[in-house]
Amino acid sequence: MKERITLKHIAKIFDVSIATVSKSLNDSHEISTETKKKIQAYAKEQNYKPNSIALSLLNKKTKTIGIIIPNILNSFFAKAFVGMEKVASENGFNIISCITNESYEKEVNIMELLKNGTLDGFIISLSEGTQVKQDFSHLTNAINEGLPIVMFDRVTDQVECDKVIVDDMEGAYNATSHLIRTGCKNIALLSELYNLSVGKLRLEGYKKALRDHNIEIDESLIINVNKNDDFDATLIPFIKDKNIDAILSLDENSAIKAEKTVLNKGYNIPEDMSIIGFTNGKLPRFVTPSISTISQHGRVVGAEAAQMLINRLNDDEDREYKTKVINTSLIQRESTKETVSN
Amino acid sequence: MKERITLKHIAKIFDVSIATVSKSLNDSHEISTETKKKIQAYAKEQNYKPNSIALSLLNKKTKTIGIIIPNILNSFFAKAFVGMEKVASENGFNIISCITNESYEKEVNIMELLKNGTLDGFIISLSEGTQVKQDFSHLTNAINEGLPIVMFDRVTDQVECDKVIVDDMEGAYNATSHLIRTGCKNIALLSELYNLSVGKLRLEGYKKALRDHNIEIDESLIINVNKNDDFDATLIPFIKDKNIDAILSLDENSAIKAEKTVLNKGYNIPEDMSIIGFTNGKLPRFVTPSISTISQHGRVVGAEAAQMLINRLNDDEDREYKTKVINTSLIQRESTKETVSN
DNA sequence: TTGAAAGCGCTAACAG
DNA sequence: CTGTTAGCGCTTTCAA
Repeated sequence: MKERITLKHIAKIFDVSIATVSKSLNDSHEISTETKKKIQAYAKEQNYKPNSIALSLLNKKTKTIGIIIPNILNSFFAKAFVGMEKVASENGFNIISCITNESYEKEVNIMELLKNGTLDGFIISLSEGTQVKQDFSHLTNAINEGLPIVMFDRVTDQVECDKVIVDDMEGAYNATSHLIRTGCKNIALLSELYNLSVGKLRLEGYKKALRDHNIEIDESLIINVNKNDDFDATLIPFIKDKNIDAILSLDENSAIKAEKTVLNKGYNIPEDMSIIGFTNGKLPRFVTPSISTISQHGRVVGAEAAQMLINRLNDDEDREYKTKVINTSLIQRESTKETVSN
Repeated sequence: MKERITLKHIAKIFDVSIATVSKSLNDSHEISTETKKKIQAYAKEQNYKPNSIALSLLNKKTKTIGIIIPNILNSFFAKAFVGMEKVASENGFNIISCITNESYEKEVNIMELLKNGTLDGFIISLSEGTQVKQDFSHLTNAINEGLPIVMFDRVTDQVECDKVIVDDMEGAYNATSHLIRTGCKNIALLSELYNLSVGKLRLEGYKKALRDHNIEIDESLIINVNKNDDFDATLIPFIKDKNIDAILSLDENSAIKAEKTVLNKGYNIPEDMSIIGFTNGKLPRFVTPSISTISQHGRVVGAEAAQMLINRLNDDEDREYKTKVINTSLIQRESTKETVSN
């Protein structure tokens, strides 16, 4: 195993000072063309690479951003991650990534750990634990210590920083309106994420759509399920008793599960029951019948978040904090009826 | 924005030397309890954190490993990533991650970029591009420069290093055998990844199972599809002409697509047609009928890979290179028949 | 055109 | 018990 080659090594070879080597490799005009040429040639041949740790120490910049995500198996976050990775890599930034598994403690720990000089800034989507606990001091601390933060998707008003959010309310509003327009009367709302900011916004969008279409809001149609609940057991009674003819699902999984339950009960989709679900992963596309979804454009969200952070890091002046809103798209598939054209 | 606090600051406050502060915070016995106490108290109060960049420079260790993955939207890789993240985090290692998008160039670039002192080692699964090109010098170079590598899943014999692989051959063998035992006669093989090492091993397993059951191998039943091919167009003629009664799909997506095609053609699953697919993501579980899969235990693979790398980094002696094989499991769902019990 | 010296934040060997 | 010094790899004055 070769020793890593340093300026010192090269200096010794040519019997010059380290400074001369440094300047040569940076193509400084202070150095004679001849010296530069031979040193550059040698460095290239030896595959010299400046030690980025030393540079980080010197510049107090690491060109590295921390990405903190609740769960990478969620397709929205996975896509967002891809978007961030792309933008970061295009701008010469590295990514240190971390998965909180929805845990407040893990989120705090990892941020504390990374506030040690390894990073120039953070991109984070809050864990469920944090949104429940409503304690954001680990974030405000980071900002106070000069580490800029960009929050995305799961954000909070209580931290002032750049944000990228999905227009969840619009998404739910459009989906609900579409269901109404296609003739649905009793639209149930199904949610595994009533704990989350995004869950609340989606709920608002649903209610607003009903109101705007003069449909009374029936709170008993709003079904919160826990991840471990027996899905069939909670859902089936509702469908029957309430004469439900459409389901708006606020998360990816419950839409899929709902479809399965509904099919098993012998309903036809979309004739007897329409379904729309949040998050446009592979799942709803490949299921039969395929499920109409609200796309949150994860890649775009991620790319925007990374770009915002990098802009701030590259800028010297303090710019104002911005919140960028990404619009959703309704992707119509087999689980919803066509709008009746008049 | 506060200046980051350093040993120097603290030293000035108490009018002692930097060394004294350093020793105090490391609880050295050289320092009087009194001095230690007051300095420790102050450091804690001020939330002092040692600058890890400085430490990295000093120790020539960064406690950071690079993870290079072809595609995080693939559920096997996502799970492997989760496994690695967990083990790394438990052992106090950070993760710098990178997605190659199956591109050889990106893989080479990112490795060159990261061979600059930021990392202690790599975990990598080869991109498709690399497996096609069969050029591994970026890997051997890294090893020669003292950066250990652990390869997982998509590996090559041409690089000597630690490896974690899935027993792909066994997986395909067991799946094929299961199909045979449940009465299938004409088992088609469907593959989007004939370019990959794992694709080749799975093909071997399929052939071996046929041979062991005295079934003649019909090469025309082996169907290579490209990602952009019209799936129906390639598959449908085969099914009819060849009297196919089972499909073994070497990747997640094509199993799902095959099921859709088959259902559309009016076949009953599993009565007329059995399906088994590689990779046990959410998709095959939630589809109707649910699809039997070969689980590659992504989390385990990832965790093992991380552990191997960390062990090597923590060890001083050079240990031999090992290859760890993770066994697959066949997960039976609705797309396959029960084994006939005699 | 080149080099010496200082410094980024920290530790460790050695003196005092 | 505390401080001085050197050094990790690099850049950047400033002096020669």
